Amino acid sequence: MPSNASRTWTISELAEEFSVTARALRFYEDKGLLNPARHGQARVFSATDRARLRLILRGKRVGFSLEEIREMLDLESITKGSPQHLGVWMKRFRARIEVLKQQRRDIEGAIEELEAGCAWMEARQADLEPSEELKSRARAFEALARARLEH
Amino acid sequence: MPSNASRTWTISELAEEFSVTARALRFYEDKGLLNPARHGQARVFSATDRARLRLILRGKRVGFSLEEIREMLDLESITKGSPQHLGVWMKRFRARIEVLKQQRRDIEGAIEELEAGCAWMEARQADLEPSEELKSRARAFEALARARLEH
DNA sequence: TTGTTACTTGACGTTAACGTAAGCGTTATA
DNA sequence: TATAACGCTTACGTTAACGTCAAGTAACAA
Repeated sequence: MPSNASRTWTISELAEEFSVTARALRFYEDKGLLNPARHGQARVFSATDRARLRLILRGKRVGFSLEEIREMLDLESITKGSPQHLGVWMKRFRARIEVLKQQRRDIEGAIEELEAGCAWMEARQADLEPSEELKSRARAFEALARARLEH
Repeated sequence: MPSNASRTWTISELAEEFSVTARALRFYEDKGLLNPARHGQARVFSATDRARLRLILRGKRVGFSLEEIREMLDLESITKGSPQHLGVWMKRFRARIEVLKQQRRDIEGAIEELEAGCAWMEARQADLEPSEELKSRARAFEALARARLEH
């Protein structure tokens, strides 16, 4: 059973698996986020590279820039740094945590609003005998819609 | 008591309140996200404009593009559309909800990792008699750190 | 040998979301 | 009356994260 542990991937295999382009992967290497081995000229990606890619894409999804991701991927430089250096990183981590928490609140709000919107549209589409629950959700949405232009 | 309901704001007042530049507000107007009244040449922002700005910034925080925000702000066009049009919007809403939920998962993962990282750094900094709880969180982080380069 | 396919390295192009600077008008204050 | 302070438009500049060629190489098939 090939457990992927010692497998290798070509650039287009990885690109396809993660739905990114080969260009993007080369770009990440250029920026120091990846450095796959080489076989001749061709890049050869290990399971480690693949894991890093996964982290890169996750980082992107939550809004980190590639530069930030690059810094964070390099745990060595954090663990080896002086205590002062450590303090700097702690501040940055904490600040980022706050940003992320705010972002989570925003996202939850957005999800609620979008779901209410869906309910409202469903009710509109059905139009005939909309269930009580749908109607109440629709009313909630209308209230929301009004509220968003006041306060 | 001036309840803000019939107040107006100048561009720099709003800019300061929301920590954006006047340039950004003009830009949003250019793109059709805001359209403040005018007094002569000068823009005059109403409470409604202010509420829209709040929504714009929230939309930005959760990753919507200005173009997407513009479309969503325009509820009229949704409510007035044909049922087919409505269906299109429902699909877009639902898709967006899925993206947001994935984003929330990512964010929660990132928060956990960053908090574990902070705990680990604290333990490192203290270095003297680190409490059992800190030590266990630190161990958790080290496990995480190893795990991230495997699987 | 000649394709065909996958990969490479430049190098320039593109888009979003503003920044920045120039030049000008209006209003408040010294 | 002049000199800020604030606002306006117009227009070019900037950054991140790639996209899009162009031109070349290495491996393998017919």
